[in-house]
Amino acid sequence: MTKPPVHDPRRTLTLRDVSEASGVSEMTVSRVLRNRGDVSVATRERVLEAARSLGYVPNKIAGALASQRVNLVGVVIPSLSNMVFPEVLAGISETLEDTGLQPVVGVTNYSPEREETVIYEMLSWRPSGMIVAGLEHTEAARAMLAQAGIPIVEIMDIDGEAVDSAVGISHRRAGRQMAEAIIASGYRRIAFLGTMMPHDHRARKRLQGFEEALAKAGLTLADQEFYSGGSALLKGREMTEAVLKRSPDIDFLYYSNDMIGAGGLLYCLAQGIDVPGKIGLAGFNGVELLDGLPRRLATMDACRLEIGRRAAEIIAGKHAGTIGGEVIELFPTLQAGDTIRRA
Amino acid sequence: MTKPPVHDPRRTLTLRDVSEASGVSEMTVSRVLRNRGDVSVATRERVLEAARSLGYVPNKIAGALASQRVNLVGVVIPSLSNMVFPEVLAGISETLEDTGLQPVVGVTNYSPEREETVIYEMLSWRPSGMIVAGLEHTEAARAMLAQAGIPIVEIMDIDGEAVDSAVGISHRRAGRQMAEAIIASGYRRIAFLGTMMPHDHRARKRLQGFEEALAKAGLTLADQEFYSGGSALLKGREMTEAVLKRSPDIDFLYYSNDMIGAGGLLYCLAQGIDVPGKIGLAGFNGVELLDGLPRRLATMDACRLEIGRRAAEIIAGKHAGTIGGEVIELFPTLQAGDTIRRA
DNA sequence: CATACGGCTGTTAGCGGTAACATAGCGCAT
DNA sequence: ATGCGCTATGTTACCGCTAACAGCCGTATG
Repeated sequence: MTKPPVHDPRRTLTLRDVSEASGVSEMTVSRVLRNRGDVSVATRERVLEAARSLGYVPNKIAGALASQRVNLVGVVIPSLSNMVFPEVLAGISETLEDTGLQPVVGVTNYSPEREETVIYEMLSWRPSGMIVAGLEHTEAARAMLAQAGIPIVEIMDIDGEAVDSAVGISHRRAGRQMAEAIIASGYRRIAFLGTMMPHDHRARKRLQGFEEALAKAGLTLADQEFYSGGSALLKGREMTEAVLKRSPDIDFLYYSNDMIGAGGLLYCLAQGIDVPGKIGLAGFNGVELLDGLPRRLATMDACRLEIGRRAAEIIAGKHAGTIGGEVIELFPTLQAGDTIRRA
Repeated sequence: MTKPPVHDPRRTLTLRDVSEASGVSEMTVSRVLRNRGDVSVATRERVLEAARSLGYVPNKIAGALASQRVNLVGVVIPSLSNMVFPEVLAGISETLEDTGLQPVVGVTNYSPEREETVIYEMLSWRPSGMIVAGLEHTEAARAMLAQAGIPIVEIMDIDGEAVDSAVGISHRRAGRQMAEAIIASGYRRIAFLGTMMPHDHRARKRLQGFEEALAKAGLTLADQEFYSGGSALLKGREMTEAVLKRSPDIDFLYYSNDMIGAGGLLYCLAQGIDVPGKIGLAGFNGVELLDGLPRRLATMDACRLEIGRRAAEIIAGKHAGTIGGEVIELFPTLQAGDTIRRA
């Protein structure tokens, strides 16, 4: 019923306004609003009422400066548009939720320079921790992270040297594993289709591992095709067509991600090609999308949710006793789906 | 060659450290690092060199408190997992890039309470502006936004009352428009398939507009089906099967988003159903994914990139002369694709 | 009755920068 | 020589909040 005593909107509200409105010191107001220290019930009520009716929103900038504590965790990822990082983020948010920590996302578009800038900007807010995708950074970025004096977790990949902690899978091993499964199923003329991204180190490492395993079996890639930009599903379709026209004797297509793999699968089905009889297919990531396809594409899930969770746990200090520097390797499972012949 | 004089890593670096290392006052260092005010070239060089070799990263918390200026823009969206918001974000980032402003994303999962919390948290960092998806918020959230004294832009939707500015499309009109096109093509037994999300107000408004237009033509929805959770593509497939089994005489399926529409399309094609002859299909959003499908699903693009750009322009103050309170309506275009009969 | 103690509240001194103003040196017209 | 205007730099006073400590009061204790 009482009209809220809207304050002069020109001036920004401070603790002092609340303190005056409730007749106690600023310090007591601060204590009430942070639930810290002893305050009598009566005072607490009065302060909360005053704060609410004024519409007071605390100034975390001042608070952070005074307390030298910031409840922010920087998360630096290359992209938001491919379903993999949103899921990592979900794992992070979920785990951070009940720690009072809040993730702040920065996107680099796979550019090392952009990454350096984003990291610099984030560190300038003095976050409580940083989660950064990948192990490859500019020298300056590594130095900044190392000097920051906060927990750093590099995620997704463990094939390399971490600044501090790392949580991820071995992409090299993942590529190797997939190659072994393919070879075991009897395929021999194998092609690779991927993105043209010199900075997608994880895709590169998968391909490396893949080729290593082929070599061990006395094989080499029969063909390869790369793309950049555009609708991944469409590109998968187009690249598949191009490769099959160019190398009609191909019997397996290994895609660097599920989306282009799905495009390829749709193409093959539309062409009436016998999958997995005449041609086998496999992707990477284990995205949910695949469940809706007419046939289940072989893939390997990248433990995205789990990576996010573990990284967040490290930042939140849930691994008590350790002092950073831990490397957690996760192991993706191969889902054979319906696009690889049963061995 | 010179080993970088790594500072005592226990203490955090401040302007004073740089000032001592370069023999000038803190103020001069501050000026150099912000490129503000006149500093001689020699001094600037010396300061930059000192800052670099120390690995100094400015403390924006202190800077923001002192200058009462924060280069952050809060962006509050319901989800990251459906491709639509990442694209809005892309538009925002792109436009903000050369303004010195930086977007900070918060996700609400379509929960009004969560949204309120996220808005509160963001405002407590005193951002320069806020971009919030949708027009429906808790009363407290609206009040906070209104009192914040910064530009607020509500995006995606304009069917309702904005706190300050708004950029979006009329979802009611979009639904109406699609219904009209469907009716004009001769379809009469029309079903709706959508998500079970009481808080997805935009989907609700589209359905409202859709039904209005049906009513005007003397029609009503012949059937409807809702889902929640899981792979949208798969759900689209399953719901389509369910609806077609239940109501075999249906001749059009209107989906609340492209992903379930794509699932439906794949199902129909797999069943050998004549699309768009026997059954027509349409979705909503105009996502890139559709380009890779065997047939192009009819849809309406939601102007996502443009919405992000315009919202960012308002925040960045590029609409000089106006003092907030502007509402920008964008007009989505209907892309008939190959799943509606040519009238 | 003095003493100790715990609950509650207030005071003081920064946190690390920046705005605003003050100052020092210099070239140059008068 | 004088004084003006300009550039380059320094000084002072906060920004809004919190850590640390100090004080007050009532009650339990010896």
